[in-house]
Amino acid sequence: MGQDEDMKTEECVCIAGKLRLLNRVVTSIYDDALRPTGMTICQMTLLTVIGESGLTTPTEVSACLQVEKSTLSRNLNRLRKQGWLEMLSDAHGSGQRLKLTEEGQAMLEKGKPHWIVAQGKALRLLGDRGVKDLVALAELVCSQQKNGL
Amino acid sequence: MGQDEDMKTEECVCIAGKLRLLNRVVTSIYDDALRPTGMTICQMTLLTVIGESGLTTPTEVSACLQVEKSTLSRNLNRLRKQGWLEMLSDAHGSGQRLKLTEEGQAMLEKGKPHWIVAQGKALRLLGDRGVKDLVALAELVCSQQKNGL
DNA sequence: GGCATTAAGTTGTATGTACAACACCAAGAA
DNA sequence: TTCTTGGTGTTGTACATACAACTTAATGCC
Repeated sequence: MGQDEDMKTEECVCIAGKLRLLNRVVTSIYDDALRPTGMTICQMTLLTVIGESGLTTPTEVSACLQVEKSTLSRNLNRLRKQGWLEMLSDAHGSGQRLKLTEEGQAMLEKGKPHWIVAQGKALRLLGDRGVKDLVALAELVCSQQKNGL
Repeated sequence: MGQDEDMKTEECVCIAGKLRLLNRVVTSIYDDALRPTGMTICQMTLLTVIGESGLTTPTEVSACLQVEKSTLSRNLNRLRKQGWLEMLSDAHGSGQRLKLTEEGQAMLEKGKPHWIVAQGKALRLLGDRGVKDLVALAELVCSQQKNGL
């Protein structure tokens, strides 16, 4: 009786639609905050991942961020053109090593306070709980992708 | 002691980074499923919103989906070029009315079974709970945007 | 009426995204 | 050794996205 029919969300609401909406709103918070630095949140994320790893390969970054290799190729080239990134290749093409330049490191430092502002806004918008849910979801997805589900 | 220091998520994890990752993964699930139809999930979402409203304006759609007006302008034009959408303007430019064509309605019908497959995959990936959290978050964001926060 | 302001849409430019097709290389198989 | 195959990166094309600048229409003030 009245036992929690629990409004089957799958019937009504498009998961992708809602996620894409959230993505637009939140991305714009970060891009707005970072605009004075000349960086986008996409670029700062790349710099952060590469910086934390010391030396990485495009393939590793691609797996970590779940970005298509051709997308990544172009995004990395933009960073290189800005002078934020070095691409050390053994031969031409295959087996590249990615490494931040001094300028790249500096950009990360320059961006940090703006990022903190954006992170605070996002946190207030989504709520502590919402953010925790979101991060958990992302971790879940990453681990499942690694196991090839 | 050991009382739930609760790992302040804001210190470590970039909300935008995780959200963008989720967005890439989930969007590709829907786009893959819809590929045989020649529609993207973005386009299907637009058709759905316009279809449900009967007659709408770009401004209303823009507010509903939180899409920038110039983005929307181009997305709508693509739908029009496919013959899925009519744009009835009182004069030229301002005050357009959006209405699905017969073909647009047909595309929605054609897409539905593929959408259901994608929705099922997304549901399995994110879990019942995750989806509920996500939808709640999107509703929250929409309502806050309406109140101009 | 004439002018300023604002709202609505479009266009130029740039970035982010992915699929398909290609080039290139390394490692095995014959 | 030669051929094949799989992995890695780039390029062509197309779509999604947003900011800045512009055009046009509507509204209101004088």
